[in-house]
Amino acid sequence: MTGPVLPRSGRPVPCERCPLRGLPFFRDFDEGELAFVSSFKTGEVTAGQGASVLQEGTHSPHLYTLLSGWAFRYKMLSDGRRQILNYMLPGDLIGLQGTVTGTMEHSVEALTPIVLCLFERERLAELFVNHPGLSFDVTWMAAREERILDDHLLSVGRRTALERAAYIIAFLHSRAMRIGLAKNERLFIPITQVHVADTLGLSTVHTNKTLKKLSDLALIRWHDRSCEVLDPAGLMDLAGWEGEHERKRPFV
Amino acid sequence: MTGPVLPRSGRPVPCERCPLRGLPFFRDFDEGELAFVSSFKTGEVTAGQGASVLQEGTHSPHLYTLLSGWAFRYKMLSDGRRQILNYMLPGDLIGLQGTVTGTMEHSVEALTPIVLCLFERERLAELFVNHPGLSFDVTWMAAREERILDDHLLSVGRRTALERAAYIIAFLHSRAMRIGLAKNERLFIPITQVHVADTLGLSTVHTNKTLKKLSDLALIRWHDRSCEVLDPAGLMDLAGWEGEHERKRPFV
DNA sequence: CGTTACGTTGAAAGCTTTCAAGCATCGTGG
DNA sequence: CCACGATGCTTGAAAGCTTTCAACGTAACG
Repeated sequence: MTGPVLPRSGRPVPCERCPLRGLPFFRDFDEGELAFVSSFKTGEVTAGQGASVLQEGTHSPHLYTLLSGWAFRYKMLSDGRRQILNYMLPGDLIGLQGTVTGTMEHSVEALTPIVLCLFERERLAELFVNHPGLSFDVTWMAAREERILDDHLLSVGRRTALERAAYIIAFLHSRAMRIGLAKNERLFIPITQVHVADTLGLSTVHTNKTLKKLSDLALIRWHDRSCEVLDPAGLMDLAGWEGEHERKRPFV
Repeated sequence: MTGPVLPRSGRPVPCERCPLRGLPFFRDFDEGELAFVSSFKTGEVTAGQGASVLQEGTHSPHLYTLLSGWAFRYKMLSDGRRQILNYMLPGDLIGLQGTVTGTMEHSVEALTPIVLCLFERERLAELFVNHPGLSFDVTWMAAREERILDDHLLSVGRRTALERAAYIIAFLHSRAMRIGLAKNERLFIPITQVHVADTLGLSTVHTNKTLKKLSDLALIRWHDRSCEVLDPAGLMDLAGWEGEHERKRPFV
């Protein structure tokens, strides 16, 4: 059983001119690595807002990298209860777990229109054999995801509703800022309150009341389908979250 | 700031005769790999029950593999609230995250007396350069941890208290059985109710009442400092958990 | 203009935590 | 040998947090 089929994008961006490569915290590739990644990338696909990119239980022959837009991954229980596990922003690797397990154990959905770089999973072995630097990068990214999940688990398990809400918004703000997603200094996170609820393990009703408190504290402002962050430091403070101590990161 | 210093074990087990290597689901090494791992391992350390192995915020120059015993890793909020993130059983890699971040972002504590194989983190680069197979294994293990965390997050976020309790016990049972930890067919998981509470994100009082329900359902029996699993299938069923679809796994 | 998706509210019901004790076991020092 | 403190497990009851139920408002869309 294979997952959703997504439309190919017209003219893919060549890796040499990847817009992400210029960002300050991505590490530089040497020529061999760049050449390999270039040939590893077999195309681009797009998905509209709300489109399903990968589906739990299916097998996908591809590995993706998010080139632009926002997405999230989640798992569901048989009766429909949903837990959002993490969010994906440009530069993030999508679908690595599938290489390990065979079938996907979670689903991925687009939060905005997105563009994905497409890689053939089969050639991942080649990457490990010929490019230790890139192999390490892949491991690095897996370990980073693990660290993020640790934080989320701490949050859902031990923080109060208000702290959790502050945490997740501060977290998304921090990630988005790092890759320069703020348009003219204001950042709008493209999520609905249902997403927040399913991330925090709360009901939508209670999430709504909790977010209202954050608004009353002038930490955020809620717009239609998006959250504007007014006071990131205040959110971190309320959540008791130190932020990510992340250094120069790799990407594929 | 470095972490705890643990006593060295008298006579380390040579990797060639590692007792774990024989277990059915660990993959075989080729000669080169075995030789490398052998030289990569610089010793063994032990820790008693309740001893701290790694500490959040410190920097450890080592990478470990758990040779025997049980351990768990956790994070704490500044006011002492603790969240257990996952458990470690023989064969598990400990401390990989530190390689990526520099400092540990979580702590590790022994649940029983344990023995750890010691590796020099510095030589990990060598592993990536010369042993693509082992590099892939490391990535595999990171991805596996990620998958487990996904499951835990789903559990803490969206399952009821009773389902959560059933899930975590079924999960630990499944992992322990796979590596043959059941003494004469009965498995005793060496945890206290406080551990269960801190894993599930519940108070100890409520955890106690929830575990009592599982006992009343004849799914488990609680002993002093340990949980005996009576009906693993019943637990999985109650939790709505499919179990791990894990195939032959690597180890370092 | 009806429908759908998203956000908002109030109130009751229900689940969890907190508070307060109490019991048993175990290792230690007197 | 026994008292005592520490650890771990139990319980009952009140307080508090969250969910559920039920509506309602608005904006976007076909």
